[in-house]
Amino acid sequence: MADIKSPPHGATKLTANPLFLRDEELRQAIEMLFFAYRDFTGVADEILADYGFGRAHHRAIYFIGRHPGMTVSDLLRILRITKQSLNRVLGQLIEEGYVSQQKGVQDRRQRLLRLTDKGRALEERLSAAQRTLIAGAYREVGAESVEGFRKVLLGIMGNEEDRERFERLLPPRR
Amino acid sequence: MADIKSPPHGATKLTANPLFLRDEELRQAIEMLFFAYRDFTGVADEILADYGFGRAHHRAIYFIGRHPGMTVSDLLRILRITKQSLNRVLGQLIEEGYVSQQKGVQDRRQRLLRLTDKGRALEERLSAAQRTLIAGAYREVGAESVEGFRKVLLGIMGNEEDRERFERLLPPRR
DNA sequence: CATATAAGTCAACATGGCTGACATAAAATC
DNA sequence: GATTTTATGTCAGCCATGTTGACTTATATG
Repeated sequence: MADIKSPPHGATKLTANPLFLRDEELRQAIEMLFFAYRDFTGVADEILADYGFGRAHHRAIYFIGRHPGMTVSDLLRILRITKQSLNRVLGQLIEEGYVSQQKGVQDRRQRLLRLTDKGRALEERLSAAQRTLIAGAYREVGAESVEGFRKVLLGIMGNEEDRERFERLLPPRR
Repeated sequence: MADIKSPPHGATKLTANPLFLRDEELRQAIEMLFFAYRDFTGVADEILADYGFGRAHHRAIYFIGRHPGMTVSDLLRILRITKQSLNRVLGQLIEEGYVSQQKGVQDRRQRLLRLTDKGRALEERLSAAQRTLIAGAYREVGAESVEGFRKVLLGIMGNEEDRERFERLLPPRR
């Protein structure tokens, strides 16, 4: 037991095994992502509960708000869920007046999605809660740290297409 | 259409509204968290599917591996789910030999939870996939960025108790 | 005209949250 | 020693949100 847990004696303090440290650092990152994401979604979940909505509704509202006039296929591609799953929540959002549909002009098979005023109000409430949370975190750290945070998140994103959405705001850096 | 999408002409480049930029920065953070977390869990989900397990199993395995000998109550407190929800997955993990239970010594009502060898093997597989993903992201950026990433995630975590788990590895910085 | 595509629908099923009610064993308290 | 509290587990049922598969309708495109 003891011989497994403790690294070889003597050199421990000064030459702490870099492989162990690296591993521990990575494990901490995993755990921090879990807790941070839980709290991040938590602030929105509380609001959604007032409306009888869930996270699925939030995601739809978020992306429609972000890309007004997007098609149903666009939304499916971003969310990576099935049409049937999406239609359950999208149907509710449309019926309850949070999202409007409009036939496409070039392609009239498409239904272009937009938030109504009511939808925008909800989106703003949800987004404000999450932005406040993140703004608080950003405020406590320097601009460097914020940039580091962004870079690491970009690195975690596997999909090149997703990544491209974010390369715009900040300078290319190459 | 066009007048909605484009910001007012002329002054955009040089005097870009700092409030708008801040807002856009925060909105991007929200979106990046969504995509990064989706991919982060995605690499584990693929493995879990091989075992017929879901994310709930993963979380239990993860925290039991991280805190061997923890009690059921401890786990409930970390996961913030109900006993009934936990027992559904924990029961499977125990029955299929991934987790062992052992009566507490001081308090024999407690069931101390540990991964079996089989459980540790699965934990290692899952963790390795996620660590690889994060290691890749860490490798592309500097140590500064990693530190910034950690700081921002800590700032997002509301709960002081959760936060304390992470203040150990890195220097206090005050 | 034939085929492909965008969207929607119905039905059935799985996972993993939840509530509420209750049981058992062991610890803690009066 | 009797009572109460705590740690754990269990049964039953509900809800949200994901899945697959089959099929329809309208429209675009070759």
